[in-house]
Amino acid sequence: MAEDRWTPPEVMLAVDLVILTLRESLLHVLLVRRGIDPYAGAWALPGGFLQHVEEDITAAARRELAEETAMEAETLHLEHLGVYGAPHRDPRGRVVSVAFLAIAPRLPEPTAGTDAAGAQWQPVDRVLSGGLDLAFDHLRIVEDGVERARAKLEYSSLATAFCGPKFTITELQRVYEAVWGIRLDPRNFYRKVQRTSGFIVAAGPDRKGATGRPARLFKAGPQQVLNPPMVRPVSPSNSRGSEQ
Amino acid sequence: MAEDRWTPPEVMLAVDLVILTLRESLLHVLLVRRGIDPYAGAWALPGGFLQHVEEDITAAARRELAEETAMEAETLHLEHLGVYGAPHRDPRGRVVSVAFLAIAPRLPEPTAGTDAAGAQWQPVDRVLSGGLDLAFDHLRIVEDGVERARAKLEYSSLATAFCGPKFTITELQRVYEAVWGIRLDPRNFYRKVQRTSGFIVAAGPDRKGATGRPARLFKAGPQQVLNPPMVRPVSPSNSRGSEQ
DNA sequence: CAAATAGTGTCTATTAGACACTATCCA
DNA sequence: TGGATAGTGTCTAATAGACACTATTTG
Repeated sequence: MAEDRWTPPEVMLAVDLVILTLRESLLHVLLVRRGIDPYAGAWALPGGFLQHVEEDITAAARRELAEETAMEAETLHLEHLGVYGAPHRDPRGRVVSVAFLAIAPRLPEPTAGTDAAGAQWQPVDRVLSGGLDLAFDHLRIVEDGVERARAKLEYSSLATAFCGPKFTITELQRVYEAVWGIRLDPRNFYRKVQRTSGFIVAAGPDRKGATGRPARLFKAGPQQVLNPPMVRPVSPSNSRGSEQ
Repeated sequence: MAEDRWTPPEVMLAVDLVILTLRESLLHVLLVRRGIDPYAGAWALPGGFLQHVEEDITAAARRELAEETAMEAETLHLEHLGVYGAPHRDPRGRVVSVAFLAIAPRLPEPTAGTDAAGAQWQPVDRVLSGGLDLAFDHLRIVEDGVERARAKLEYSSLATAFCGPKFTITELQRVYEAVWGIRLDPRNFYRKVQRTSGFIVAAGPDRKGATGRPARLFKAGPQQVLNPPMVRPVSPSNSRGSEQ
């Protein structure tokens, strides 16, 4: 295949992160304001180039995640999302970006004095409706990340990643409602979640709220694939498939 | 973020294809025998480096697919599978491979005299059980591709991509049985598939077999996302999640 | 006719979804 | 006590899965 003296072209490799969390029962994504060209002043996903030629790609993503969220990245959910490498997506040259989806429980505000200075949580709705201008193809990456999260709530235990280590069933319901953008019946949700074996398991004593009956606490169970799945109420139209 | 004189490291970019098809009711994957080092003599996925620095990644995958299958790649299903870029996966340097999953209807034997000379369909079972030795991390890539196909049969119309443009319901059932490795009740399958709106639509007159009642022909319908999904009979144990 | 494959009917246990109710806290 | 949130019971329509049957071809 390779001719004798031909050598393959080289590209710059970057990682970008779609970090999602819930704030005030709304889905938010972490964005940073770009200080330098290209796209100076626009919003962008946290991310950056590989630091050196031996750095592992997932390690680079974990490094960025830790810098941006100031949390131990080991405890956060992080998964590969896709590759974005159209030839002219970055005017500096051929840059191929490996995108990751990260899910975080509610975090403190982005802390100044770190790489995350200038980072802000933005409501996903506002981003998806075009209310912000995003650098490069980052709008598309956010769209893909959100769609991935929506899909994975159905058949995986991803929702628990939005919660702290212990959570109530109502809190878990809020995750589904925020990510799917719908309301669910709390009574049916309660039983459905408990009957899906391995999804959540009891964890310690009840948590008292300001008012009302104290709620039982749970933690994520051993199953990462839910069977039966949580079903998202049908929307009649068909979505764009995942083909290219 | 970037220091003034620092420039990011560069990597070589490759594409690799997991091309699946059905032969004799068994799932097969297309492999080529490597003629040159590294891993000379081992089996590998079809693929190769980007040809030039401006080549689009998906275009490179389509180019490889056309070379290997000798079919118009536009008619085949092709989707992004994942990125495999561990620092020392390739002894020639830092090679990051973007893997694609392709699904093909039954094809003629790989034709000599093209790039596909030396390419052979191998039963997936044999590959997954370690019966062949695969170069690089290609075994892992095949595993991921097969698992993706298994999962997507449930909630997408991917199964139709294994069939020709027209097919019978029994042929479609064979796809599910081969990919999932189980038997299905033809009577329930028949109704299930027809009641999943937009999955398949009638296409032309019946096809006569050597014996038995002629079967109605169908083609793929407009829905790419199935609702309700085809449910894969539960296996009690949990699979490895998709986390990293 | 028999053999083979295609397609339909029907019963039952399970489930999703609607909704009324009871339980346990605070003030 | 009332207000608020947590958790349970129960009915019904729809569905998955088991399996008996009818339909249409070739030889």
